[in-house]
Amino acid sequence: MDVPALLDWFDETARDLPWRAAGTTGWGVLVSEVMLQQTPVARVAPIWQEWMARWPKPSDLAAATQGEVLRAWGKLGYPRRALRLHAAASAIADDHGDVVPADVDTLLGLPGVGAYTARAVAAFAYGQRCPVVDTNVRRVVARAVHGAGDAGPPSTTKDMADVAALLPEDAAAAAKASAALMELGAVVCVARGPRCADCPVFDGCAWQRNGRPAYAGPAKAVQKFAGTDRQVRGLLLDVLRDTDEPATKARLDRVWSDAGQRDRCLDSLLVDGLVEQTPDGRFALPGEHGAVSPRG
DNA sequence: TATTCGTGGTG
DNA sequence: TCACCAAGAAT
Repeated sequence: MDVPALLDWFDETARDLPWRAAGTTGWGVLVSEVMLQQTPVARVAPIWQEWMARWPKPSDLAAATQGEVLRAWGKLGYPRRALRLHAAASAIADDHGDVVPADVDTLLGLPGVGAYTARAVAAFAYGQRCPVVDTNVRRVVARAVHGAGDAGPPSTTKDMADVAALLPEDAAAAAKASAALMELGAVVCVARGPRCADCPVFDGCAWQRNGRPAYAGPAKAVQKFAGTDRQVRGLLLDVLRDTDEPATKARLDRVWSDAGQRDRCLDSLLVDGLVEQTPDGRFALPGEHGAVSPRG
């Protein structure tokens, strides 16, 4: 792959995303990466701006209640990420001098920080040369390097080696290349309808050379949503996000007709710590109304 | 390794 | 219209 061409393209056309502004701290990068897990850029941007204004340091977020954090998370989805980020902020404040660690292995010890996020922070916040592998990068490598229509199932070891082989030796250039690979996958080498006419690495693309074969790997599992526990949990949490006062069980019962599924979901939310029960038996977001110890 | 975990935009 | 898709992590 023509990495210099990719770097030039990135310099010229990179999106002006708020967390890419000069002066963004490691904390800002970490918050952005967690919010961006499985969530589109357009939905994250305004929430990230609010968080940075409200909680500019890890200790600021750590001082908030879980309920405040979940409300500020809004409808980004997968709200357990918000609780994990809150826990990570406490760990950073308590154990790391209120500064997001730069070491990948240390980052991996934080709640909600996995293989992708740890390396994204190391590269984008601290300019390190380490492979950053997300769904965009895997698709770009599958096409441009391997000539396939799309990436197969994730293989951490092989994916990391593929990307490591592409990175320039210089750390700053490598970090920029990591951002550029992601940008290419997000903007040009997209899953449906890739814009190959605008691609900076078109000439060396193995997928073009192969005649643009269709994806040949195993079928990818389709995520159902309608009627699942995820939908019901989302409906329950939405009620609690919208009210300052705890909600009665009767109020929550209105969100879903199937009592068995509804109760199972409320139970799982209590177990996950996303909901608490108040001493009088009502339900609320955690940390704000003197909870009874969660059962389970 | 396969599932589970939200939400909303889109071709 | 509706299946697919979106800067994954935890178990």
